Amino acid sequence: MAEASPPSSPPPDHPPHRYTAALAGRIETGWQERWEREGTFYAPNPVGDLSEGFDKVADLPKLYVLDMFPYPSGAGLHVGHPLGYIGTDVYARYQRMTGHNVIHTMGYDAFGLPAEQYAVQTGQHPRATTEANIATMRRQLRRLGLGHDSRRSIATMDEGYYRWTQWIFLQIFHSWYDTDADRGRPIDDLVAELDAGTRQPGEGTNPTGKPWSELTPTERRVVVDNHRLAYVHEAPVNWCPGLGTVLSNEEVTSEGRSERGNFPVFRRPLRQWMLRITSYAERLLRDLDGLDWPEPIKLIQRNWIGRSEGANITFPIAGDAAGAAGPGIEVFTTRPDTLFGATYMVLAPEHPLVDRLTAAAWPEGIPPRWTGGHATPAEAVAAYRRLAGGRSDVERQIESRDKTGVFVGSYAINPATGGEIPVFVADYVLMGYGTGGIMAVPGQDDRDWAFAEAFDLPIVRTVQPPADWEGKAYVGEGPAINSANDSVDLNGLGIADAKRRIIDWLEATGSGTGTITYKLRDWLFSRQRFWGEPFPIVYDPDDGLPRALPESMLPVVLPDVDDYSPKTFAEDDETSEPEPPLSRATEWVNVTLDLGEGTKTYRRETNTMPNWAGSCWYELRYLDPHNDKAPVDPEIERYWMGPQWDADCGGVDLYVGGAEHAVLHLLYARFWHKVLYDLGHVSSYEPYRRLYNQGMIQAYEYTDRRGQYVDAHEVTERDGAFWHGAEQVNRQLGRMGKSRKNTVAPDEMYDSYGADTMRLYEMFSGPLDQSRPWETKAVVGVYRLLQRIWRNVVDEETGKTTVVDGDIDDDTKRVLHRTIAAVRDDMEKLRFNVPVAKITELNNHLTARYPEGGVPRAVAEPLVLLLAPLAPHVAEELWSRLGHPDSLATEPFPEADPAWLVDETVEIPVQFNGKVRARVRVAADADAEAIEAVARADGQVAELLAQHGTIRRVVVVPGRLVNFVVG
RNA sequence: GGGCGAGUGGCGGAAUUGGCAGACGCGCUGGCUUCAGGUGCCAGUGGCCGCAAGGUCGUGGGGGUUCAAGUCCCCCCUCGCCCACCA
Repeated sequence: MAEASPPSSPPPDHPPHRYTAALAGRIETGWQERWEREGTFYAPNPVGDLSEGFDKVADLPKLYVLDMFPYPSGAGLHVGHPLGYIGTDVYARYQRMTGHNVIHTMGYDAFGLPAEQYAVQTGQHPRATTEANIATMRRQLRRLGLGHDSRRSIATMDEGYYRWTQWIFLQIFHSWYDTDADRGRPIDDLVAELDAGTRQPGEGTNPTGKPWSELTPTERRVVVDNHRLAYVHEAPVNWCPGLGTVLSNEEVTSEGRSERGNFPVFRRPLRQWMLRITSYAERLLRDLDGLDWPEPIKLIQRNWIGRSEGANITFPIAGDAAGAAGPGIEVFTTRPDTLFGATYMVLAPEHPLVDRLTAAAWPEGIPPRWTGGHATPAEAVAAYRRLAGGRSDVERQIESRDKTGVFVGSYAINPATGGEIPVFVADYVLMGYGTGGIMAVPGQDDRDWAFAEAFDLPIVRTVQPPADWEGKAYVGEGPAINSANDSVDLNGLGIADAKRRIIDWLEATGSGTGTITYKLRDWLFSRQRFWGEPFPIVYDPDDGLPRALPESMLPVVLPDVDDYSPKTFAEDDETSEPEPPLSRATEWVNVTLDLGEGTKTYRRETNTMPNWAGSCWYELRYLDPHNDKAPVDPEIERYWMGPQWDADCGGVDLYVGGAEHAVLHLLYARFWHKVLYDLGHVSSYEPYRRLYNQGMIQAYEYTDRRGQYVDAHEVTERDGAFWHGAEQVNRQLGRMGKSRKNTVAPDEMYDSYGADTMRLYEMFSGPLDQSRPWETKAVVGVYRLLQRIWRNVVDEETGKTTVVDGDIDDDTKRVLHRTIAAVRDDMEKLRFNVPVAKITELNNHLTARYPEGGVPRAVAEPLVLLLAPLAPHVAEELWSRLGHPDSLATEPFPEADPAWLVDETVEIPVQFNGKVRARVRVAADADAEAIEAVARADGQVAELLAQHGTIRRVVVVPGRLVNFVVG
C-alpha cells in the first residue's frame, strides 16, 4: 500500500515578495507598532505636559483636524463607519507633509442610552460594557493606521473628563445674560449691580414685585436663580412614559414620538433643568455667516433658530372682562402693517388669559357656529380644550386644513381701528411660539382666511391684491389699502415702509413695540437616566432651591446602583411621573454638607445630563487632556484654536462628520463654546471654523418574498437577478446595519486585502461628501494598484528595490509634475478620489515606460510620497526599502515645477460649426493668429474649408481649440 | 404644502468651471500564464450604422442663450434630505 501523501498546503503560486494581503498585514502592523513606539503623530503643545518637541515645530503653522467622535456601540465597526476618519487622516497626513503642526486624535462619546439599556437587560455595569466596546473600536481603528496622537484620547465617561463637564455646567449656572452688553457674565456681577441699585431685576424674574432692597434672602435667591443661564423650570416638557424620561424638542420627531424607540411623547408640565440657549439666539445666528460650513447646514440652523422680525402689539379688552385681563392681549406679528385688517383674535388653548377672558354667558346675536353648540362659553372652552389636548400631533397635521375653535365670549379692541373684535381659542395657534396669541388678519394670511370662512368672520384686505385675485388671502407685495385712522395713514405704502410707519405709531401710542422672535426654545437639559453626568447640584432642605456644589467637590461621581433603569410606564400613560434611577440610591442622594450656611442634609439632583453634554466641549479637552486645574490651559487653547486673522472666530480648522448633527450637537456645542468665550475661558468664539459633512457608505440589502432580510454575503448574481439559494431575492440600496444583514466588517477587508487597500478603496469610490454603495468586488481594483506600484519599486523575487539612479525623460517628468499639481490641488479640497486616479495614471505611465523595471529614483520617490497620505503603510515600507531610515510622515510633500506643467506643443481640435473635424498640433504658447494659420495650413482642414465655402467667423481659443463657423 | 440638493455608460465616478463628454476603477469580452479554478499580465469596451476608414446620436425630458452647454436661463419629471398651522 502506497504511503499517503502528507497533507500539505500547495506551494505559493506567486513570487515570494508579491504585495499580497499577508504581506500587507505584516507591513501594516509593523509600521503601526513603530509609529506608536516613536510617537510619530504626537503633536507638541506650546506649554504643559505635552510640550516636548515644540521647539522643532514652533515656526510651523498649526492645524487642528477633528472627527465627530463615535458612540462606542457593542456591534463594533462596519466598513461604513471609518469613511470620515480615513478622510481626515489622509488630510492630516498630507498637511503634516506640507509643513504643519497637525493635531489629530480620537475619543469616545461614552455616555448614552444603549449601554444603559444593555445594562438593564444584563445587569452588567454600563461602564464595563462601554469599556469593552471602546477597546474593540480602538483595535479596529488602530488597524486602519490612523495617525492619531494617542495620548490625547478621552472618553466622556472618564471621571477626569466629566469632572470638567460638571465644571462647565457650574460656569453656566453661575452666569446670566446681560442683554445690554450682549454677553454672558458671572452671576456675582448681577448680584453686585442689584445690591448697588444700578440694575433692576429682569422682566418676569421677580414674582413678588417688591424692590430688591426689601426682598428676603430666599426671595432674592429666587430672583437671582431666575436670571441664571442654567435654571430649574416648571414648564411643559416632552414626557415619554415608554422611555421613562423627558426629551428635548430636538429629540422628538415630527410625529410626536421619541427619536429613539419611537414611543409616544406627551406635553406636560414638569420641573426640569433648562439652559438659556435662547439668550444666544442672535449670536448663534449672526456668527453663522463667518463660518466655513456647508450652506445647507447653515440654512438648517438658521431655520431652527427661526428669527422673525415684527412687532408685539397689545389689544385692550372690551367690556366687562377689561379689568380681568390686565393691559390686554399681547400678540406677536411679522405683519404689523396689516393691523387694520385684524378682525378677530385667537389664543392657544393653553394660553393663561383664556380663563380670565371666558365670559359668563354668550353675548347676544353671535353666529351659532361660534359656540360649538355649548350653553356657556366656559363649557365650550373646556370642551374644546379637551378635544385639542387629546389630539395627537399626527391628527393635528392630518386635520390641519380644517380649522376648529370656539369663541370665548369676550371682545378685544383693535388699537388701530378702535373696533371690537371677537377672541377665539383655536389650536392652530401654538403656545410655544411668540406670545401664544395672534391677531388674525384673514385678508393676508391663509390660515386666518380658512378660519374666517369657517366662522363667518369679516375679511378686510389691507394690501391691494392683483386684479383677478379672489377667494383667498393675499400674502404678496402691494400697496396698503384700508389702513388709515386719525393719526396714522399707511395707504399706498409698500409692506416694508408700512411696517416701519406702523411700528413708529405703535411705539408712540404705547400700543406696541418692534420686536424679534425666535423659534429656538431653551434647552431642556435633564434626563431621568443613570448613564450620564450627575449634576453638581444639591437642593436645600429649607427653601427647596438648588445650590451649586463648590469646585472642590468635583467630580460628583455616579453611585453604584442595583437597577439602572428609570421607571418606565405603559407608553400611553400620560399621568406617570418621572422616577430617575439615581433617586433610589438613597445613601448617595442624601448628603450632609456645609455649603456656607451651616451643616445641613441636602438632597442631590437625581437627574443626569443629556448625552449631548459630553460632546459640547471635547474638542477643547483633546488639546490638554491631563490638565487637572482647568478644562484646557488658555495658552494651549489660544495656540490651537485662537483666531488667526482679523474677524476670525477661531476654532478647529477642519471638523468632519455626518450631516445628521446639523442642529443638535452642532448648535449645543456652539452655545457652550460661546458661554466659555464670554466668561474668558477660551479665545475662540466658535468651536468649529470649518465643517465638512462626509457622505455615507451605503450597502445593498436583500429581501426575500416575505420581505425578510437575507444575509447579503450569501446572495449570488446570475443573469442580472439576485439569488439566495434557489430563491430569487430583491435588491435595494440602504444603510449598512446588523439588522439588515448587510454589514461588512473592516476585519474582513484587513484579512483579504489589508488596511491600505481598504483606505484607498473608500477614498477612491467617490468624493468624501457623497454617499456611495459599498461593493466588495470592486475593492480588488485599488488592491491591484498597490501591487503594481509595489512591483514598480520592488523585485517580487528578491524583495530588493529595482529603482535605479539617473535622470528621467521629459515625458515622464511632465506626467509626474502634472500628477503632483493635481494631487495637491485635490488634497486641499478634500477630494481624494481624483488623486487616486491621478496616481494610477502616473503608475500606469511608469509600467508602460519601464516594462522591464528600473524605474528612476527621481520619479519613484515622489510617487511613494504622493501615495503616503492615502496608503501610509505601504508607502512607509517602500520609502524604507528605497533606503530611507526615517518615517516619511514629515517628509516634504512633492512640489510641482510649473515648467513641467505645460507642453511645448499641444494638439487642439479644429471644429466646424462646433463639431470636431480635424486636429492640429501647435506651440503651447501660440497666439490666435498663429493657431488659425496652422489650422488653415492643415491639408484636411483646407479641404473642408474649400467644401464649405464662406467662412462667417473664426473662433480661436489659444491652447484650446479652433472653431470655423461656416455655411 | 414650503425650503435645499442631486439626476453623466451595465456600476462607482472624471471633465482645468462655457471649450475634444465618459479620466481612473469595477464589470464584461478576447488573449497569455495555468492540468483546472483562482491569482497575475496584455488588449478591447457609451448606443446605433459599417469589414473598415468613418459617420451618426448621446450627460432625466422639453425649450432657450451662445461660434460652442453636462456646465448658464426658463418649464416639467424623478429621487434624496430638512422643516412642516412658527403668526
